[in-house]
Amino acid sequence: MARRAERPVEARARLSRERVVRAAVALADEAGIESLSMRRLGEALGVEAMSLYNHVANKGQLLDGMVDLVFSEIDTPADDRDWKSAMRRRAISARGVLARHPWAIGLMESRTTPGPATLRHHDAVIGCLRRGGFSVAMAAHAFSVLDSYIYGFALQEANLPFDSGEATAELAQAILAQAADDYPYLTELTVEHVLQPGYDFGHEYAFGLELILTGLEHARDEPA
Amino acid sequence: MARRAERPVEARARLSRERVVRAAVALADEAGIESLSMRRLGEALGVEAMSLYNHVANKGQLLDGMVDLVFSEIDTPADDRDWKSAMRRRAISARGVLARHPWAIGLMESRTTPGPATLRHHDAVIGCLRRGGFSVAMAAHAFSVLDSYIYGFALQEANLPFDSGEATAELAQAILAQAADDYPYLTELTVEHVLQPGYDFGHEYAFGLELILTGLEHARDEPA
DNA sequence: ACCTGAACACCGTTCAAGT
DNA sequence: ACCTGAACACCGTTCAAGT
Repeated sequence: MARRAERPVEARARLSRERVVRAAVALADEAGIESLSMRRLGEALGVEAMSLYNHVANKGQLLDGMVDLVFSEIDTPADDRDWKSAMRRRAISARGVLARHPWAIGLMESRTTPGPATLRHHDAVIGCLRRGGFSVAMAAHAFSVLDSYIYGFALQEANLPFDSGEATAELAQAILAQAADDYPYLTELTVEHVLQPGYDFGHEYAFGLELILTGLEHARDEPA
Repeated sequence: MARRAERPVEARARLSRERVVRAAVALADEAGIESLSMRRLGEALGVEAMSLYNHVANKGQLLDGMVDLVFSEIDTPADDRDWKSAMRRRAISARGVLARHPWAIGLMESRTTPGPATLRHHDAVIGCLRRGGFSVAMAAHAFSVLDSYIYGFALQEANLPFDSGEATAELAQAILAQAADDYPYLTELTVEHVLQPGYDFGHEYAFGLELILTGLEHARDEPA
């Protein structure tokens, strides 16, 4: 009893692969992926770092599990919706999930072994398109362009110098003050668009998404 | 004379920030970004790791410089082309550059301080769109959707389990054998499309690119 | 079956000391 | 002005030893 009270809350439950991966995601969300070490993760779980190796083979496998867990949070397209609504819905869901776990997008480049949740998601997307009347080849095209857009937007959003929503005007102004001459078009766009009240980079998402969905609708009906 | 001969070739020239950054890019290209350490980079340059700190403040600044160097390799839109050709050209150029330096796309998530080459490139892109008849707001939309697509496609390409071009049939077959029941649509797409002779994921790039360019052309002429 | 302490070969970075 | 050796506080991972 007294012994148990000395340990962190998380240590009460038994360790498992899932608990390890979940704790790693929580740690990366809070402190950033660069702060995720086996020692720190052990500490967060009330255990020595070496104990983690009973549940994951190595750090690479842990990272694979984290990416797959993030994927599992994205809405899977349902059977009963038309493909366009379903694709819109999962694209919006994906943006939210990747904004909550911005480190995941940077991890995807180095993690080439997709997990079960990732495969399940991909399968559901392709299935939705096939049932929506897309040929195999056209489903592959649609899958490629939609996923590129979703991940690329998330990458740009994670990449913003200011925090996602409203631009911090001081920062932008400071940058621009020294650079207005060198980058006239960037300056124009920043002053007349980005720094306008109510601007949110996230609003750009809908424009591109609808552009792609409309394009796909035409391509489905009139294959090249 | 004898002394000089004992040192690696690269050490002959004087160290500079540019040489350090270039050597870091070369090392990351050859051995992967995870192999890039200050000690290893020093070794490649025939110098102790600590000498590097005379030219870059820390490793983060080195990574910033590497990303900016990669950006400088992408074709900048020229003045004399119509916007559509110019955007097509720089998109194709960007894919090649990011395929040569696949670690760069994963780095972008954590590097939020754009360098001069990055800013110059962005300025040229926006300028090309403005001169091509896009309003400020529409140029921002176009910029966002094109860059999302370019980076997202590069991210997916870096992410492929097989090496970019042709799929290694054995690997794909092995995966599918165990998973055909769980992922029927993914199986169909893989067998009937990906594993067909001559398939190259890179071919998907043109489809999405033309879809987006066509959509932008309409949006420019009939703003919502 | 699970956890740990000590150890190994690495990291990024500092600082005083050399030239 | 530039480079270095030693040192510090970290890493991921192994292995034999504990329960």
